[in-house]
Amino acid sequence: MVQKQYRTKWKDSITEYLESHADQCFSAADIYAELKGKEASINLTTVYRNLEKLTESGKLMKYKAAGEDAYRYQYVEPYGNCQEHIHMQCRECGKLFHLECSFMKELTGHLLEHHGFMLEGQGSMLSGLCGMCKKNC
Amino acid sequence: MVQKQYRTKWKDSITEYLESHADQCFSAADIYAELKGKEASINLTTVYRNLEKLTESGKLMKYKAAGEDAYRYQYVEPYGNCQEHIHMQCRECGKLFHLECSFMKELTGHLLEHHGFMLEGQGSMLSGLCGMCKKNC
DNA sequence: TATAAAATTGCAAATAACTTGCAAATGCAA
DNA sequence: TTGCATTTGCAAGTTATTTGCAATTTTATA
Ligand SMILES: [Mn+2]
Ligand SMILES: [Mn+2]
Ligand SMILES: [Zn+2]
Ligand SMILES: [Zn+2]
Repeated sequence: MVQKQYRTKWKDSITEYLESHADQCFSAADIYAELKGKEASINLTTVYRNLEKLTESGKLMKYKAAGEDAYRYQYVEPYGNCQEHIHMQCRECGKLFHLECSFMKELTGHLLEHHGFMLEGQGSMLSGLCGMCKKNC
Repeated sequence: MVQKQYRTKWKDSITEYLESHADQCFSAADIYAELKGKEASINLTTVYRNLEKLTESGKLMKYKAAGEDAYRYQYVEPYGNCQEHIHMQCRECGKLFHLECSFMKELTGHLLEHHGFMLEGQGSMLSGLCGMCKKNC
């Protein structure tokens, strides 16, 4: 059973920070660095535990970039159920993009019909360069 | 500069094992378990070092399954440059499939034209259920 | 508002999967 | 056969993350 969540200073701070930077992704260490300067300093364990809870509750998406060894978290609540589409991640800036368009149906259709493969959003990640980084590279 | 490789007992054993199970992927620990029973017992560090070299030389592909915390290695030499296409991994049996068909062009085309995203094979992994596991599930 | 159960926190210690340093052993080109 | 380059084994180091536990905070309810 999913357990109740209490509202706390740190959960609020973390949520607020990620929500106001919803187009970027951060590691636990990033967030720790950001919030440990505050009046009362946060603890790294607390960062991990809150990120885990916020992920479970669907506010964040947790994923690991190819070649990186730390998880990154991004605020994705407005994108609803991120299980129904797949994602693209920019290997340069790390940003996450949601493949929420009609092409999803073509993709799942092709994979199923020609390869017998039933695509799932969970764990599917495309890597490459986003429009911005493509220009500046 | 890429350095010369000597042929050794352990490199041969690891290659042979992975090549003869080319439709499956294994973790370093799997291979260590498999080969440590042999006459002369292998060392885990040696497993890691050889897997790394075999990957660099293009014989193996190294990837991390969604949700797993250890890398897996699969013999992919016959598939040539696995940078030019993307892969599908079965979340049930772990097998890796190569998306080597004309749909790759449609996929890269769509992503570039409609999302400004330049897809790269390196690090792109689709997750789901393969035909076999779909049936048995 | 007082109370108690449940959730959260901080700190230190534990994990897990690798990686590295170094001296000894092995492979190979000449 | 020799000599240099690569590989190996072992112990120790890293890094990101998790866990145990006692103290603190939150929240529901009396
Ligand atoms: Mn999404
Ligand atoms: Mn391939
Ligand atoms: Zn980018
Ligand atoms: Zn399968």
